[in-house]
Amino acid sequence: MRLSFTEENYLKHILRLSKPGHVVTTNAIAGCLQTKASSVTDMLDKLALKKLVAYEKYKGVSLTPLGKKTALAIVRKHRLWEVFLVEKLGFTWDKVHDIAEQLEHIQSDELVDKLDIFLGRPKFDPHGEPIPDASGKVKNQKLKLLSECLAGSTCIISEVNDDSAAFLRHLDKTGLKPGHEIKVTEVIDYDKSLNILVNSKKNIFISNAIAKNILVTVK
Amino acid sequence: MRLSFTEENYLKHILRLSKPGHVVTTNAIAGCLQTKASSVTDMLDKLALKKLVAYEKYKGVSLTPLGKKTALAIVRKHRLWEVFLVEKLGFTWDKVHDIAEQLEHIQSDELVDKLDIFLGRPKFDPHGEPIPDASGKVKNQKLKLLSECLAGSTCIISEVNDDSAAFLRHLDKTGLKPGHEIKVTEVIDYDKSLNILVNSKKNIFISNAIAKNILVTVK
DNA sequence: TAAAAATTTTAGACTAGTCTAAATTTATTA
DNA sequence: TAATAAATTTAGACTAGTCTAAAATTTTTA
Repeated sequence: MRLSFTEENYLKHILRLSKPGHVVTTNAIAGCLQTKASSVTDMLDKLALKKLVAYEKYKGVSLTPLGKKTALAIVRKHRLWEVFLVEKLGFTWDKVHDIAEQLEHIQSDELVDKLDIFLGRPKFDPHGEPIPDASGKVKNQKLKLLSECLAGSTCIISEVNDDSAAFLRHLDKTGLKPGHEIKVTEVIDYDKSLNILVNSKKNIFISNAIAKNILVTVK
Repeated sequence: MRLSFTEENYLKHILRLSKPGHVVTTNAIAGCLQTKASSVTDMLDKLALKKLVAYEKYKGVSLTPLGKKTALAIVRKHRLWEVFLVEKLGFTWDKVHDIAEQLEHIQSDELVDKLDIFLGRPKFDPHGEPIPDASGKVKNQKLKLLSECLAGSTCIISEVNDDSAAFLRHLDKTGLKPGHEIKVTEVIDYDKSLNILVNSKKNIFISNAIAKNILVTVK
């Protein structure tokens, strides 16, 4: 089934907003797609007609198996292109998102296969997020929010929850990157901000707002 | 100036149809864009408003310097991506056109620069066509149609005038590729078909229709 | 050079995707 | 649980790009 650029974007964002046992709301989609709720309603009708989502008026929406497969294929392309941009072209990991947003819509199964092989079948993208395989399977890491780690615990930065250029730039400036080790030295009770030790040498302070967008694997 | 996918395609095709001292006709554009003349008229009005083309009703259209620069940037991207697809991903040269048609519209100057460097700043694409440099300059080869070569002359296949998958596949099957040497052994007067000797070893026969789509450099 | 043919443009309509404003439904709370 | 607030949908309109059919212009040809 050939989908438009826009339809693909809706599916991708619905997948991103999906949580097991929950439906996705119209407003949530409107929020992350920077559009109006009424536009979302229109598109959900269309996607439901194509059997890509299960949509019940006023209740919410969820992906059908077909919709999920389609969305995962887009995520796969997005993350493979990010690897290409960073590993092959020398982009820094905070600058690839917008370009990958465009590249993910290029239509060619053969291209995706060959790109995957060229890159050495990577399992994670430069932000630490797992790359779905050709059949849509995703490696399931047990990830935790940095904001939920207790004082004294040690962990590795794995991925981020906010892909905005602003957030990624901020992280880069602060010196935080996927793969870095973090030891939580103190949790400030009042505002849940953190003092952390990065790679056993740099001591920095981060707000709860930042910590809530950083996903880690506990050692 | 941000242009739509469609506007970029119009510019690219107008460039391809442009010949020094001639304007491009509405029908010619409609023909190669697979659209109707009335749609072309509408778009020409729009491109003229943006100062990308000089358009006179009923007369024809030509690119302004700005329009030409924009079109050359698209051609540059198209041909760089074709090099990538063939050299890095292992596509055969007859299969890359459709994918490059999509990739050429990805918006990012930094991406084009980095891709150019990654590929070693190639001067020609896999079909032998010159790649405009970042400022829009194109290497000017003196090219000639194979159909215009006289019996006894020798030349090198440089590029093709028809990028359709069908034509490229046919060439590949016949064993004709950019870079191959051709000696015209005989020109059949009746239908202008040719007997040619490829790389001093293989004797083949080609119709005038084919020869008119092959561009060569004379030795 | 006037009539016929071909080309091009205009007029009006259609689809995809979006919007605002109003109406409807669901959730909250007093 | 009835009133209010929040979320969602509907109705109608707008833009980009396309189309068909008719009108206008240019080119060809007899």
